[in-house]
Amino acid sequence: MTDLSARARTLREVLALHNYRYHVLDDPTIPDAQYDALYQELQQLETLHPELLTADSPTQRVGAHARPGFTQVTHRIPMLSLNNGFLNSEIEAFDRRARESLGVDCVEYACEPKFDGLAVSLTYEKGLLVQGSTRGDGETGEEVTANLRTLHTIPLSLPIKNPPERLEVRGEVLMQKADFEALNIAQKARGEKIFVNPRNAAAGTLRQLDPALTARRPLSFFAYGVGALEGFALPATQGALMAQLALLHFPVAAECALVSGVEGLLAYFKRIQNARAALPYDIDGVVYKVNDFAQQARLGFVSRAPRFALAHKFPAEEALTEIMEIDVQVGRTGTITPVARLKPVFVGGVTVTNATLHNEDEVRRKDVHVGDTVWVRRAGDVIPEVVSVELGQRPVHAHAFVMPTHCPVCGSQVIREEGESASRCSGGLFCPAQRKEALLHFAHRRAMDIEGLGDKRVDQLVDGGWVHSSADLYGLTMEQLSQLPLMGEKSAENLIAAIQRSRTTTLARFIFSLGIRNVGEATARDLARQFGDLAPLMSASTEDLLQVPDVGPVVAQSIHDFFAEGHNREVIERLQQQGVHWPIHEASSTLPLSGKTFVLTGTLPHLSRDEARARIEVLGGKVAGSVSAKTHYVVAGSEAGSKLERAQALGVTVLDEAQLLLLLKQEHSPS
DNA sequence: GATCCTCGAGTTCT
DNA sequence: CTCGAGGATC
Repeated sequence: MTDLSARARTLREVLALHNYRYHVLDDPTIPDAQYDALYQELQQLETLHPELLTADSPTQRVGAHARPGFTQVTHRIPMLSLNNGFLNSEIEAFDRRARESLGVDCVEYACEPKFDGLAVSLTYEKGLLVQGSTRGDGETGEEVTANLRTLHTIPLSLPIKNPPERLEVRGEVLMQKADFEALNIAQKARGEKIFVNPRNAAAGTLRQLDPALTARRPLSFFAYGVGALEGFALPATQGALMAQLALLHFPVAAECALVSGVEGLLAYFKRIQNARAALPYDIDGVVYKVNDFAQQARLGFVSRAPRFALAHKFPAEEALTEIMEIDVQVGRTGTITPVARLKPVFVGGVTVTNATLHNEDEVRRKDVHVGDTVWVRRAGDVIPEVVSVELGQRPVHAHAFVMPTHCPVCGSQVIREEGESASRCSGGLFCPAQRKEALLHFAHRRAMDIEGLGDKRVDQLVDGGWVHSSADLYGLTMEQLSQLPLMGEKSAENLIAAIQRSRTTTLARFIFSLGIRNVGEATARDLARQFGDLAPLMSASTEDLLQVPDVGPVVAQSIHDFFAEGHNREVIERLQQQGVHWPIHEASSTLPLSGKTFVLTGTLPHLSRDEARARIEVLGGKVAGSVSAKTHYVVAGSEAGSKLERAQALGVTVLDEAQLLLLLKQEHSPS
């Protein structure tokens, strides 16, 4: 190693250390001028000898160029969401479940503030920061490495000799209150956009395409966990992990603490609640995690949320405003929803003007009148909701809401079924509102994914009489589109191209796009997998449909009714004529167990229900809930009940676990 | 029959 | 995000 490269390396290490002392510890040990001198020395060295430049050099925080957009990244381990609790009783229930599941008298918890920012993930390979991404939907997020590199509190490399092969650090990016105020003053002085709250400012900054801009905005980072690991020895507890992250120079919140039992949790909550206003950043609650990782593993997950952690949230901020009007909206299924039009009010960080009142009963229950003064908040800090009415302030001219007897859009009768909370327009697809919503659903990103077909466009197409059903979309021409107002040549081209692209789709998307009542994305996928193609699904009896997992009598009836409707069959036929198609999923018809239906009953000695189900489904079999003549196998464990009796009565083959495993093995590797 | 869990549907604002 | 309701499980 030459003297120069040794010097460059020393400079990098010294600068990284002082950067850490300054930005993370807030305890610099050298004057700024001296830091600047060292920085310039390194910069000069790198300019003269570009071969000395490394990715983790402090001079490389801001990348050179703005890029056209962000790419998607799939998290190696999903970034989960947490269950929420507001009431002490909910916290007590959380602690009780943890104690009972673990069989202990008292659980130790790691507590931390719940930052009101954006969750991000930082991947270090061989000690170098190689990727930073947003949480996104938890499965996939956006790659924002260049922007995250500009945060001085994020290490570009790990300050250790033998770094792990891979370490993924997770934490929150946020803007501190003081930084937010200063930024807005500067923005105003420059005549630029004012941010409404620190969270939005942080989100907007992180999504800047030009990292140089991100670098000029003051973002902070706090670590609170890890994701994918290779060659990293995970400590035994959350508390120890936080200590280790701090050793690796990651900022961790000073408010982190270990407590015992529910009393400890509630005391911690109170302490942080009292300190909230004085904290340098916004928080919306605190987070409790079972401290011991082995205990965490035993508690496991419920769907996408861990059972070993809970977010204890502060009550949402509430504000007073007035109800100007109560309108109704017509949804895709004809649901008539009353909506409160509010006098604009700033609450929970945004200005709220609308709030749903859900249904007639809800309006009665809350006793909301037009003209009332009401308390409003953002439920879960997102969706506005009317909390209560200040009855004392009800003006004399206030009047109650009356559910219309006829649809405000098509004039059809409004019907409320016995036992249902929703009122519905009976117009079906005759109702333009329902037709529009149906088209929007059809074009939805998760359905046929026709980009550029938003509500404004659909309004034009339906109101102009160009499009009546989804099939009409495929007959649209450039000439027709160019007659529409506000439709340039380019956007017409784009729309036609998007419609063209959607002709090739998947069966699951197609089924979802039809908008069958009670059939959402998940059920559409199940149906596609079970039936393999559309024709068998269309001709399926309710009996056949009931064989599909998670399809019960109500869903089966909805599907059957939908395909019995002549108009629906006609639209489907026209769609196929127009070239809408999907690959027939060969896999499903050629898998060894496809078409075979299993029913599990009782407790198996080794496999859990979920494992058994997963193993059967991998080979194309389906697992149904109840035994019928169409069931091929019943797998019975100990304490099998009525299902076993029914299987014997119907003469269905009964397997025990060993026989099932044998069957799976044979089918898996047929000789 | 009670309880847990998942899915569907409607919804707000930027 | 939240509610309600459908389905599965005990």
